[in-house]
Amino acid sequence: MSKGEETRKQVLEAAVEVAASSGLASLTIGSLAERTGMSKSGLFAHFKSKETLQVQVLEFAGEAFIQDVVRPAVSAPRGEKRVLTLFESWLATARDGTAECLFVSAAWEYDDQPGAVRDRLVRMHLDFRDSVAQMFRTGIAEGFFAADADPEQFAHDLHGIMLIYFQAHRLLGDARAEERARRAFSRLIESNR
Amino acid sequence: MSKGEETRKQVLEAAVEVAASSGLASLTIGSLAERTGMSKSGLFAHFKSKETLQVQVLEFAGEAFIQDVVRPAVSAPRGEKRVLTLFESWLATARDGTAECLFVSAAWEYDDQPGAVRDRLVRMHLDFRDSVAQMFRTGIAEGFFAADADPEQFAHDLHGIMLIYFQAHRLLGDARAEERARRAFSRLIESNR
DNA sequence: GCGCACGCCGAACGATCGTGCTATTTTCGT
DNA sequence: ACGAAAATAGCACGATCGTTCGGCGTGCGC
Repeated sequence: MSKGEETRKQVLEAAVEVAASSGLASLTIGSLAERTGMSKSGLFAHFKSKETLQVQVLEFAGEAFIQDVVRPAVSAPRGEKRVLTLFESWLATARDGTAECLFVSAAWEYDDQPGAVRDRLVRMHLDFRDSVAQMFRTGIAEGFFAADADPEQFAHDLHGIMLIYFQAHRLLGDARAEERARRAFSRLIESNR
Repeated sequence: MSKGEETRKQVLEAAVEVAASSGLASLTIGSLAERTGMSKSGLFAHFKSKETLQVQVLEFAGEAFIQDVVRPAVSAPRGEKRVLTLFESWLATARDGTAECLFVSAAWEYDDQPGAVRDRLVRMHLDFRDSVAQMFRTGIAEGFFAADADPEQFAHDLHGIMLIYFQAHRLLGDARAEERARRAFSRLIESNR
């Protein structure tokens, strides 16, 4: 890996942390430069614009999210076990990770602001939703879930469970958030069996 | 109503709109002044600081949210009808309104940023959650829902349904979002009956 | 090991940020 | 109607924003 590529990744790593707690829009070149010990212009040279930086941060976090959430699931046995693994790894990532935090906050920061960042964000959400639906669909084919269950609806509902868990956990500091998430998930699985 | 109070409300009205689409943190005195036809300093004088402005925006939107969502519910018959009315008015507000949009985005903007804004936001969320739980609890007492159903869990789950509806509707532009929300709600009610 | 591209820096730019001051105008109780 | 009080404007401040440019040093292909 060339020198430039290496520092670029270091910058993105720091940027994901900052963006996860302060929001993607409030990423500033200056604070990011200070945090990484670089000069503003030196850092800026790696990304031609702030928007490019934001998109790259999104992609960087996206890869981490796939590693942490999707990969454990797809390497689990097809069917119910896979969906359960998805839920558990997603929950763990939402509890401790930074990537999920970034996506969730960015989703509402950019839901009304057209541009490259929003476009990228929408595509990632749609891709992930399709992945979840596909895992569930496989579960139907294997006979774990009801034949007339709706995979898109399942992906939708599961995402809702994660969103409210995330809010209860991060904003409200609700100690019972995880318990509630598990209960909601159990009922979702049950009603699709 | 005194002159000052009147312009203050006009400013807050504009501020809610801006904050709903750009986020509460990116509210700027300058753009707000231009939007309302005032001078920066003239506008600023109404709020001693930007943080005060943000808190007041939050409270202003909170009153609107209560008017649009909670009030229709509490004026509906106790029990299942009330919970259903809550869902419908909440859904309508989430679809078209600005207040809900503000709360949702603010929830993630400030989930990691201590201060008066976050404190106020947390309190509003807790208050609302309690209101929802109480409506459900009344429904239990009236025999509409299962005696062993969990009101807090219901409020939690319902909020999750709204969050994912909001994301599907605003970010993804999913035309079937509302249909999915209704289906999820029906199943939530069913499993608590 | 030479040469050049690339990484990085310092300085500067116009703009805008939040927030003070000081006037000036407008409102409002008496 | 007058005077106090409130509302608003004008101006300026230091800071920080994203971005550009010219130069310096160093890593990397030949």
